[in-house]
Amino acid sequence: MDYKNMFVEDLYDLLKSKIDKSMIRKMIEKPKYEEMGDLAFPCFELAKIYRDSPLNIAADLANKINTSNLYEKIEPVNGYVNVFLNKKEVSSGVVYEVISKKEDYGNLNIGKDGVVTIDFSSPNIAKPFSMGHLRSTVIGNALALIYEKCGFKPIRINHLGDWGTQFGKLIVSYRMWGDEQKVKKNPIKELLNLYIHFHEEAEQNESLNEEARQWFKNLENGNKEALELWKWFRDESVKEFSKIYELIGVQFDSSQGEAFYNDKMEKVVHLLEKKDLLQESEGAKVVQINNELPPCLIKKNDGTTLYATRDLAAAIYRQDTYQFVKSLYVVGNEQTLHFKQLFEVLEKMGYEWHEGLTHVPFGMILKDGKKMSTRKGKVVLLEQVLNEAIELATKNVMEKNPSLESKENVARQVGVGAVIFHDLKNYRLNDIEFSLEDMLRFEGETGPYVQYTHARASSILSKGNYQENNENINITDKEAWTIITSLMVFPDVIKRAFHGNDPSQVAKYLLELSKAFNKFYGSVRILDDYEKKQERLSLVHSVQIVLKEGLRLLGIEAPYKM
RNA sequence: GUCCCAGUAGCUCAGCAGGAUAGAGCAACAGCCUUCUAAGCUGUGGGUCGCAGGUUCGAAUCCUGCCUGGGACGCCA
Repeated sequence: MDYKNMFVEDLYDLLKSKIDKSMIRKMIEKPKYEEMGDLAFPCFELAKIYRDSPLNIAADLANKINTSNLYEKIEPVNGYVNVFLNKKEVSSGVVYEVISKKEDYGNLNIGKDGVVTIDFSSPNIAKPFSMGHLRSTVIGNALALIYEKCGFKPIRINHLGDWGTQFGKLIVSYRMWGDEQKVKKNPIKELLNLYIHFHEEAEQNESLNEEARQWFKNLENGNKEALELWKWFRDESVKEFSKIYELIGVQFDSSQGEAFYNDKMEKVVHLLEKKDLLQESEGAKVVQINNELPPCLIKKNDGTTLYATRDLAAAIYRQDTYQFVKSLYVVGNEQTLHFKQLFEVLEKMGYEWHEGLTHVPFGMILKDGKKMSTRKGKVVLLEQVLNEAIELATKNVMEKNPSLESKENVARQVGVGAVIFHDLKNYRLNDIEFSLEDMLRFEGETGPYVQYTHARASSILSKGNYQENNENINITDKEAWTIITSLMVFPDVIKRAFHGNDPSQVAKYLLELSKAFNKFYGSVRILDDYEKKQERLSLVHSVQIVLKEGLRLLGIEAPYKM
């Protein structure tokens, strides 16, 4: 039920000669304060058209709109037409809709089953899973779920960083200082040490970089020793990553990394040549784009490829394989230029589908105001953070709910939920200063707060012998109205999150709904009044459904007890 | 040097396709558990919306310039 649209229709009937429906819809806003009503129509712009004061226009409109059973009250205030919706009518409509649709409430059909590939997470082999990769992982995962809710078919792609010059460096470092036993014992940590050590040495000795380039070239040429080492490093890393994905509940449809495109790059280079796009520049092969963007490097002067080459091959492969209508790249802010170049090159190659390509950038996780650098060993490991979060959640469960069964699982859900929510609640382009303290906060605007609210709602439903019933709902409690209006806009929130590729819209919404519910919970004794109990429980049930579904869209589990 | 992003309460942020009195959380202080989970609720204090112009009936929101922080700028990804 779209109540806003009804208001639009009413206004349109009165204004039709001057202004169209979509314009009216755009003008309608939500009043700033609850006591001003539920919908407001500002008349300032009409003043010019009608050559009358906004106050008069508002008064006139308010007068002429029929106070049908939809509106409780319509009043002109300061040039606005303020509408108070009929609480009984709307409450019963919204609760009915939520309860009958359940987790399908808020589903949209924007995507029409079109495929959207989402490239996210994409950690680098032989490097630890850092907090930076967490951002890409949780944002990408949430977007996949949100797109799915909007009627798309998401294909989750983990574009592993398993190819590139860094392997040359690693091979050189391993051959000079590596110890097989040590690596076997603690692969990621030891490989990271070798990587860091390489950079320390290379600062003194420039020829090491040259040697690393040579070894990468050997790797690309299929040198046996290089390939064996590469495969070993890769396998160990993938094992490590799977543990984390399992812990946070993320799955992929494809984990084909950059190496997968090795045999697909020559074709792309030929294609570029055939289309006469490739130029020689300082010994390298490049595609000139335009005056605003620097040229895109396709091949280095030693003939080896770059990541742009691999990304071109990957984009083409994905279109051939999946026929996507959209393709998202959830990759950090600092790679914006690269994606601009990549998309431009694909456009120059004549691919119509380049329009569906979108870079979804996000801000960095900073440490002391600076970017964290793997090379200097300045990284915070996700696994440690997750473990601490789970540990703290365990402590909390022990204190607050010692009799709870499956404490371990709940602690995992809450700890992980805290970390994911902390990352998703703010706009993705903001840089985040790393703070373990903030991440492990379970009170206030946090994931556990939303989970707790969900657990409260679930608990009261089972205590109150709730009978599912969505007929004749008449909720009159003052504190319930905020909940109703909040439940009502859930589909709009999904739409906004989709259009902005912005999961934080969902996170903020869940906080708003949770606050409204907790306020209600604090002031109304839901189970005490026998007469009103079932309809109040219907409201609680609606909240429980939407909280659970909202958390699900963020990739966060909703325990029934905690 | 060029380009991109950001600057709102002590801290972290919301609000920004212009609209009514600029909002939350944290931290501080004061209350609320013999009663549905206190990971909660209620209240108090706290603001030159970076600075200066401009557009407008109206600017935290749009435009220009400046300041500050961060990032990117061909052989890394």
